[in-house]
Amino acid sequence: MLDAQFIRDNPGLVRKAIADKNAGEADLVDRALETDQQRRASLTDLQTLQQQLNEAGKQIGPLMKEGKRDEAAPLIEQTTQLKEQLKEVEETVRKREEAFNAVMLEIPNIPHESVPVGHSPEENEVVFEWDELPSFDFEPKPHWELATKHGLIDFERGAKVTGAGFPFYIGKGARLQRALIQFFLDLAGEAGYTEMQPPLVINEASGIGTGQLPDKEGQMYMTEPKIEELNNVLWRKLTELYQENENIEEPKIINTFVRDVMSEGHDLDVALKATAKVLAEQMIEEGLFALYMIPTAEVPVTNFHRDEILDAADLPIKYAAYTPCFRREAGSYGKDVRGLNRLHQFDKVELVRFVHPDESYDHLEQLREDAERAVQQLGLPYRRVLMCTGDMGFTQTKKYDLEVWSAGQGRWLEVSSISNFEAFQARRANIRFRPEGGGKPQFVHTLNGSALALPRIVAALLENNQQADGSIMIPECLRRYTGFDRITEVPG
RNA sequence: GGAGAGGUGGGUGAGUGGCUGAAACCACCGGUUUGCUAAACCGGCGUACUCCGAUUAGGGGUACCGAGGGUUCGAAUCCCUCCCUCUCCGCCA
Repeated sequence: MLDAQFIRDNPGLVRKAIADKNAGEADLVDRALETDQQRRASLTDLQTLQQQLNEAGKQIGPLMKEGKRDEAAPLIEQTTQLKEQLKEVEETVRKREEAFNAVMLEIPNIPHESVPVGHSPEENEVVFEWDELPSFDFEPKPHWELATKHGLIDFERGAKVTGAGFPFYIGKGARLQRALIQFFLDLAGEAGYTEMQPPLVINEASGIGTGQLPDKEGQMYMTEPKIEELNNVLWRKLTELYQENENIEEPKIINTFVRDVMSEGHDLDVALKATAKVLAEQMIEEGLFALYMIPTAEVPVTNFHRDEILDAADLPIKYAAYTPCFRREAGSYGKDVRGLNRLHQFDKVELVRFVHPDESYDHLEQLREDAERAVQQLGLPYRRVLMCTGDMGFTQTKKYDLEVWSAGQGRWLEVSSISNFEAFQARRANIRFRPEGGGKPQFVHTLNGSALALPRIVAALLENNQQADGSIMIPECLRRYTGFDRITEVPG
C-alpha cells in the first residue's frame, strides 16, 4: 500500500507506475483521490458531531452531580438527536473508508528509477550471464528421466497420493534435498541471518500484510471449516436468538430471509436451517475463518514483526527460513510444468531483511550476492536478470531473478527472485522503527530473496552434472551433507 | 476437554463511571553540573486520523487502554460476544 498523502501529492507518478507495471485500470488514481476526498469530508462531519456530543456531555456532568436534572433535560434531549445523526454519519464513514481502502489496495508499488520500463519479459535486462555453458559429448537428458532412472523422485506415485505437482523424493533424492537445505541454511548463517522455522499456515491479516491478499488469493491453498459444522453452529445460534426474540432486529436481512422461506409454507425450523446454510456458504465464500498455506516463507517471516515498533539499533534484521511452499499455479501447462519445473509443493530457503529506508538498495545488492553465492558454490551456470516494470509484480520496486542453466532442457530456470518492497509491505503490515535519537516511528523497508528454491536447483544439478556413464556427480560443497559424491545407477 | 487469572503507552505497571490520553518507574531525547565516563538534578517524551495555518513553525479537534457490540447525558472502568496469554488438572506427539 502506498501512502495516501503521497498519492495526493504525486498523482502523476502513481499513474505512470500503474501504466508501466500494467497493473490496474487507468482511473485507479482518480478513484483513489475521489474516494479519499469523500472519506475525509464525512470524517470531518463525524468529528464535528462527536465534538458537539462531548461538549454537551461536559455541561451535563456537573448539572447531574448537583442534582439539577431539569436543567440538564434539554441538553440530554439535544444529545439524543445528535446521536441519531451520528449513527447515519458513522455508516457513511464506514462505507467510504471501505471504498477508499479497496482502491488503495489495488494500487501497485512504484518502480525504482533504475528499473527498465517495459511490458513483456523480453524487456527484462540480462545484467550478467555465465559465459561458458557446459558441453557434452552425448545428448544430455532432462532431469525427469535422470531422476526416474536413478529412483530419486517418484512423480507418478505423488500424483496418485495427492495430485500432479506433488512428487516423492526417495533415497538419495531425499538426501540431496536435505543436503541442499542444510547447505543453504549454513551459508545464510555465515552471512549473518538468524535461522527461523515459521508456521506453514497463515491467517488473512498476514496475507494482506505482505500483499498476497487480496489480489493473489487464487495462488494459495486455503483451509476452510467443514460447511456442515459451520452450518450447525449457525443454526443453533439462530434458533437461540429466535427463541428469545421472535424477530431479529439486526441485521434485518436475516429476518427477511427467514420470513421469505416461511412464506413459501415452511415452518420456522426449516427456515432457520435454510438461513444457516446460506449464511455458512456466504461466510466461507468471503474467506472468513480461512487460513492459507504459505506460498513462500516471506509471508510468515515478514509478518513476524507485524504491528511492531523496532529499535533502530537492531536494524538491519536478517532472517533465513527453510519451508515447504505451496502454490496452486492454476493455468500452466506443457513443458513448463514437466518434472520439477513447476510444482504445487516445493522446498525453499528464503532470506528476509528489515532495514533502514536509506539503505534498502544497498541491502538489495547484498541480498542478491547472498543468493548468487549459493549458486556459484554449487558450480551452476547462471544469469542475473533485472526485471522490467511490467514483469516485476505488484508489490516490488525493484527485482532481480537468478536463473540457472538447465542442460537437459536447454533453457534457463528461475531459482531465485530478490526484491525490494521499500515501505509497501511495512505500511500494510505496520512494521516501523524508532529512529536513532528518538522521534516519530517510521516504516522500515522490507526485502526478501530466495536462496534458493530447491526443485530447479535439483533439476539443474542432475542435468548439468550427468556423466557419459549415466552417473551424476555431486558438487564438492554438498558432499559433506549428502555423504556421497556421486549418484550411480542402481540395478533394479 | 475441565477450573481459574489476566490482556493498559517502547517496557514494567497503577487506575472500578466525568477532574484519566491515562500515575509512577524504566528506556529514550534535551539541558545543568562534573578531568572523561558514570552518577545526580531539571525539562521533554504515545499513535493514527482530521481541520486551520503557505506543504514551514504552530494551533484546534476526533479516535484509540486485546477486538466487536451494549448500558449511560458520559465508559480503560459496568454488561454481552469473540480472540489471545498465563496457571492448575486431564489428554497427547
